[in-house]
Amino acid sequence: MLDERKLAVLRAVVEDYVSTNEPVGSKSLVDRHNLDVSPATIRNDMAVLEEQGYITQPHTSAGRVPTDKGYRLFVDRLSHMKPLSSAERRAIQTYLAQAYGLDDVVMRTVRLLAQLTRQVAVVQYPSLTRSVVRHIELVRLAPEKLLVVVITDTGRVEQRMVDLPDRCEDDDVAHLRALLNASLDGRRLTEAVKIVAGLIESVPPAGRANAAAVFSVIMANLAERNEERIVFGGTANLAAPDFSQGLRDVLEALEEQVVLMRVLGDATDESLLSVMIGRENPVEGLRTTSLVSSGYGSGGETLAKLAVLGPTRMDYPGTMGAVSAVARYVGEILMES
Amino acid sequence: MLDERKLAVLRAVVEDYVSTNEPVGSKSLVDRHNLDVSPATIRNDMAVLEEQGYITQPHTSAGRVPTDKGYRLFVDRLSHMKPLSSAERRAIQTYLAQAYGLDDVVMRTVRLLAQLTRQVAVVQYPSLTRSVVRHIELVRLAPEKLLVVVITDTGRVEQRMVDLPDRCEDDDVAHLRALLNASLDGRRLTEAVKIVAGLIESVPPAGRANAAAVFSVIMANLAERNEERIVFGGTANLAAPDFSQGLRDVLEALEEQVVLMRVLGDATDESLLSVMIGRENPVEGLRTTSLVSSGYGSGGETLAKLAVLGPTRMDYPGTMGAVSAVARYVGEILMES
DNA sequence: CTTGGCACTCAGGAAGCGTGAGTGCCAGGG
DNA sequence: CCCTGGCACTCACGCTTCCTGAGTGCCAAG
Repeated sequence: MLDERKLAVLRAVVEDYVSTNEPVGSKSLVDRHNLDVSPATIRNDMAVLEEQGYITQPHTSAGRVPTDKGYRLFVDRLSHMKPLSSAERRAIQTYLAQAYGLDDVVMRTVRLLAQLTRQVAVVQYPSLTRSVVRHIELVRLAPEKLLVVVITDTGRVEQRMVDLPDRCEDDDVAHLRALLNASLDGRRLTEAVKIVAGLIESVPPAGRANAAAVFSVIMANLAERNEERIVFGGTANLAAPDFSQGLRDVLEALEEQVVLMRVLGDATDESLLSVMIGRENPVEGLRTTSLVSSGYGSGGETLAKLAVLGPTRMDYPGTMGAVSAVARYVGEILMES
Repeated sequence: MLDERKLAVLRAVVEDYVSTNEPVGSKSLVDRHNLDVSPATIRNDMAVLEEQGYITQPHTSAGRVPTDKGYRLFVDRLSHMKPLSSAERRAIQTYLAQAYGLDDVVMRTVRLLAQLTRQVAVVQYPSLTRSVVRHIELVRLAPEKLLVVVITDTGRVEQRMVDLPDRCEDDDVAHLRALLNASLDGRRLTEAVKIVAGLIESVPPAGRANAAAVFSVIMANLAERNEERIVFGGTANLAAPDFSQGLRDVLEALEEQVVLMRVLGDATDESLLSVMIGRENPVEGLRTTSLVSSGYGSGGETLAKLAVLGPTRMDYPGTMGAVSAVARYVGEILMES
């Protein structure tokens, strides 16, 4: 249906439009790319491409602009991820390697992505669901108050206060701690939650009320609110002069964790790179933007996702390269720590 | 120098300009406020106010707009903090009370401030410097790897990985833990850092290399990077149609932690409310904005600051009321937990 | 000191115009 | 059959021009 040259024309239109941000006409196309045909020929091709919905003209007698469908074809068949330069790779590695603690890793990742792509970066905290318990710590802050700290293999540390029904002594706490660690160490959180449920049996009756309080906190909070946190940055890049339209909607969507979750969730959940273009996006306010996302994680597992958000008119190959590289390095870092 | 009526005029100009975002003229002034004089009289007053630098006209034959100096006078002498309605107060309290953990308190505070004021909210994490150590936990993750967790009275939990020079056993860790807690519990972090420095003496020579590694982490990371974290939100409110100018600068400043720190630091460091208007701001990109900030903390102590950032043309009384109320409630919540 | 009157200024919108980039179509040529 | 050059056509954008009205400063009288 679309011969070689028409595809080349589409590719050229996308590339030119992305770099100039102006509708591209037949003449400038033949000039800038070495298509060995005349503008008139290109015009015919463009007419076909328009008929099929890949490009459109903002008004009669203006050049053409890619549609979402056009970008989609471009991404799927006409472009390849552009790998980062080795200098960039090294910079990423060293910058991430300096991080201490999960918070810092996530923060640095956001900055990195935002700077590399000059767009908005979105990073989800590693999911607790798939993490493995490394240690559980109970700290007695007061006779009736404990702090529960759960440390996972991805370096994530979750903490919750628990108000106890009864007073407790250090000894009680030590026993409970030992019990928890013996039972849960090395287990996935998903499993751990189930195990905890059955654990109350092994607690001497005297301490059951307190233990129950602790257990319920572990189960409820850790299991349920698990992949909630999302961090973003680079919003200054949204203030590019062309993009003022709809900026408010985009910022609103970004600040709404729930919305972001939904968007990331809709992105195909393989660990592969995924691109969501314009109106493909489920969220109203993001209909003028594209999202390039990827899972990341240590080993074979996808722990969470990260993404870059920008105008549909973005440099897809470059962005994809950056997202994919960063995702890989973050995974590596998490594995080490 | 400025008689009663001129001050009233200035107040009226500020109020009208804030609510309409348009230069205000003499006629509309007499209409909207019941000044019992003619427009001509007001014009004379305005001429004086302009001569003194309190208001200015964007161009000949336009109304007047307050200058930074005008806002300053307004804030200092012509307006009073507008207290929140009791419904709002209750809403704040219940919303904050639902928070668990420091992260959540901070996050909720940001949202609250942003929504109440319809502007950008900035909240600094409680300073570690003034916090008191509640507990130190060492977790042995591997023979040569420890996790150090420091829990402070404000609920802040700091964690760092430590790579040890030598292998260690659970017993060694237990000893070290006991030593640290015995020496540091209840101390301020500032003191604690000094105490740790002298503590190496009390460690048996065999374990000194490891202990030194742990101590240096505690000292270096906790003492130095103490008030670093700042969170903000409500950036969508910046996208108000009038404010597009300079938006990029503002977003950039917000994303630069260091810059934010500096701004908050320059705000007078009493626990009182402080207002920084337009060009008073030390940061270049924030010269078109005002910052209403307040310290917050539990007991008499200021642990950190929070603030609201908006266009100089903001509702100062309302913003001040919101900031001050939120600061108080956050302090209370922190004290409880 | 206040007031009404009056001449003046000037931003911003409406209207008109010209230009040029870009198009669609067509007829002729490889 | 596809490519090409030619040609008439369209229309956004930038320019100028004009007009209007809100708002001013000044002055002389109350």
